[in-house]
Amino acid sequence: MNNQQFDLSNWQSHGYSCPVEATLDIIGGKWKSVILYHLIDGEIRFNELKRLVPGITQRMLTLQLRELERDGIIHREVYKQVPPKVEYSLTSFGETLIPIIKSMLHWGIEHTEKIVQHREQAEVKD
Amino acid sequence: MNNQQFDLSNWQSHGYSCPVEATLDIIGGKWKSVILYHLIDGEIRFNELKRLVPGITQRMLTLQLRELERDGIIHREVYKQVPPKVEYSLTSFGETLIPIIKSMLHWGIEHTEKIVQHREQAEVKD
DNA sequence: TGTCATAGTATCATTTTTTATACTAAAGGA
DNA sequence: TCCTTTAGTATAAAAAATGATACTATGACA
Repeated sequence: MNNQQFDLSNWQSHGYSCPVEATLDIIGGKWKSVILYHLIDGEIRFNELKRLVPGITQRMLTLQLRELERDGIIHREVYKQVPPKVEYSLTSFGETLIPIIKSMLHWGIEHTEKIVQHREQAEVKD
Repeated sequence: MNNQQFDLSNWQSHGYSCPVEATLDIIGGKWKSVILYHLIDGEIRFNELKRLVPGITQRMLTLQLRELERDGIIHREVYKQVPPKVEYSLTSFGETLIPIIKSMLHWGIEHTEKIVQHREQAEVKD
């Protein structure tokens, strides 16, 4: 097998051991990819996102959104209203991540069933 | 924007809120994607992998490999030799993850430079 | 005047992840 | 006999991520 269809000749480490590690620095962690997945469809309000990602706390959602914003992945639009309205959306830079998210989405659709069954098998052996 | 080119009609949650979350359950975390990236090229011995993933400790490498093996993603081949020789490789199921890893690789190659610069900018503002 | 909704923040506790360090077996070679 | 190598394991500690809970501002509305 050969991986050299990828041109790593220009790759400068920047403190990362490989490009995958660098990518993970942006979308790694428990929540970011899921958040980005929901943003593919367009802008979403804070509470709407909270509802779409069950299990996340308000605090974690805020923290992750702040980091994504800091890295230029998402845009935060504040409407001067009461009660407040804040909409999050992908920036055009953030949109470059869509192929990754979609490949994760596809894999999940295709293989989750198998994984779940596999783990149930493993449980029996305990 | 419309995301319905993805057929989620057959998606059963299995305790996951979306397919992306399920995928993350398999390849999430700091090390797994990087390990899988190196395994794309073919089987690798334990110590070789340790060298390819600088920063990982022996313990973490073992833990991550055990989980990937448990989930059917990699195969562990033990050679009866002294000193020991153990080779890790992707299973055919593990190979279904290659598109995800490659998209992460590509993104890293293309955009790491920009991210690093962006963060340096942010530092100045402190 | 009291209540509601939104999008948060603050504080502290807990859990999970990760690290550091030392230790092991077993065969071959000096 | 001692040293080397590989692929680990064991134990404890530290660090990072995550969670629970309470709190806030503001204007509209009853």
